[in-house]
Amino acid sequence: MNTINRPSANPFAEIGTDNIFSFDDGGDAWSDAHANFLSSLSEAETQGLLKYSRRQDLKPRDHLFRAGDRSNDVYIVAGGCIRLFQVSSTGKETILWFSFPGEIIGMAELCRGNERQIYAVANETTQVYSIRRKDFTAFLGANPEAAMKAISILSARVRSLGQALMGLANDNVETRIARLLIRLAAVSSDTGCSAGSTNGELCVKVRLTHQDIANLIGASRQTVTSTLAHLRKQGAVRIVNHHIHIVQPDHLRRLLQLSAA
Amino acid sequence: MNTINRPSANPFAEIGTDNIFSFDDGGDAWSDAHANFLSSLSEAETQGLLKYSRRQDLKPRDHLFRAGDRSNDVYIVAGGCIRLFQVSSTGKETILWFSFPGEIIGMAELCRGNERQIYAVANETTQVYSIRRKDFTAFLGANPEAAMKAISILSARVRSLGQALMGLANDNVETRIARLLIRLAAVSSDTGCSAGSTNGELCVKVRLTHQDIANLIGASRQTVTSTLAHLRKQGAVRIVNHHIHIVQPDHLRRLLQLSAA
DNA sequence: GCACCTTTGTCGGCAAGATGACAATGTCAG
DNA sequence: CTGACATTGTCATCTTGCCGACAAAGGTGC
Repeated sequence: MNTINRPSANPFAEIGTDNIFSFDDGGDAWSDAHANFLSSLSEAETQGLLKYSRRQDLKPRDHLFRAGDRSNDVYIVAGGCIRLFQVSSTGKETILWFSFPGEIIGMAELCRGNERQIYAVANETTQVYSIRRKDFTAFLGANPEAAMKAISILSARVRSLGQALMGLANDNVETRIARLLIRLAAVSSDTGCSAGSTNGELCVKVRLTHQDIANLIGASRQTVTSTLAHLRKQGAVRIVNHHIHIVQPDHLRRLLQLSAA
Repeated sequence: MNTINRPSANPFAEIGTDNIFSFDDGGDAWSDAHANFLSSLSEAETQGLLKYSRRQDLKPRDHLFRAGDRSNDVYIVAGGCIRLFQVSSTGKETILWFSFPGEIIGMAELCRGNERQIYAVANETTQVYSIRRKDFTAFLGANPEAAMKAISILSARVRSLGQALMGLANDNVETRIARLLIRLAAVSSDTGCSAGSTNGELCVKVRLTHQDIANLIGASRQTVTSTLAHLRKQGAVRIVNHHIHIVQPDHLRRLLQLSAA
């Protein structure tokens, strides 16, 4: 599926790694939903997409698009991290997921030819390549393999959201946090962390405030703070340079086993 | 998008109506997610699919497939109603959605080439047409328009689940029930109900126990019973022949306006 | 008609977590 | 360095909705 060694002239060359891991924590759809769209394409297909793309650099908190926008581009993340979220009428954010290098975003609004339903904001310094809607649909039409890949990624997101729904309905906050950290560690860690990734310690390489976590799992900020403190006292996680390390992955996995979803 | 009048020799002829309504209650993704896959295809495309299909009749509670199954068919609902749900390790069901005539199901497991992740059970007497995975993927490869339609439907389901997630995180039970009823009335009502659909009364033509509703919105059975009783006392809904009628749609819509998502 | 099982209705007790308020600490621009 | 702002930590209070239990209907098969 990957293992394609692209020439360095390829602007996507830095996106070589594939977000599919041997330890996928129960075969859930989370990893699949973050499948690397680009690395799954052949060299010819990649070139076909390439010639229409325009690069875009984003500083942290820059908006890629907002709900209500009419820009119907499709984006591919080249570096950094994009946060996708919805906002309720009372102003509460619900973060749907983060998109990492190689992932494709904006497909959902493709066919509706309509307003964006969600917000996409750079979570850190981020580079994306944007492709116009008509170019992208033409590309899919001409490349059935790529279209199937797109269907595959959307399917995985459907499954992933379904599981999130089940977790929200059945699990308590501690379990939801445990699942989130395990999953984020899986999709965000491929280079590893400078600080000791010695023993089986996992690194969650995403800038996350407690409020962010609350918006991800549907809880209040205070509950997240105290639950995280609890996990810290138990030695399950620790804070390293402003991000979370999972000291005892098995401790968190045990929570998932015990609880519902 | 529809208005295609098929010859009666066409076994799908009964699926003529399109589940897209003028009143789509806030332009949400729910209606799109239930888009009629068949009626969006051209006559030639429909024939292309047809020749591979096999008919299957289901009695209420018959399983179409279960989590863990390896049967990788794709199904198109011809009549009746299929309930799609997940089961947690503690046995709690979470109903994801219902599929009505014309809708396509089983796409999510297409590309993974893998086990079913969810359960599909007939909610009433139901007829489906099944298409083998390789035939369906071949069909999509040969019909870019159909592939785009598939992408469109999956996109709508992603948005729909995202909204469900937001509702579960932000709304109380009464609001979640209100939203559910409004949406089910929209996707399930095209023939109308025998009993008086006189004034703007809407009919929810789905067999639903309180437990089902609880599984749909992530609440307990008891809470659903009492909340529904409350709505009944207010005159917002009433029970007609074992199914729910929305007497005052505006009453429910007001709840949605007031609350969060 | 009768027995059985499913569904609905109702209640009190209880726990998880939301809310609001505030202090301490960290971060960053100027 | 310093002030403004964002983030974390902690607490007491209050509400929602879950749980367990049980009774009353309703539906179905024999």
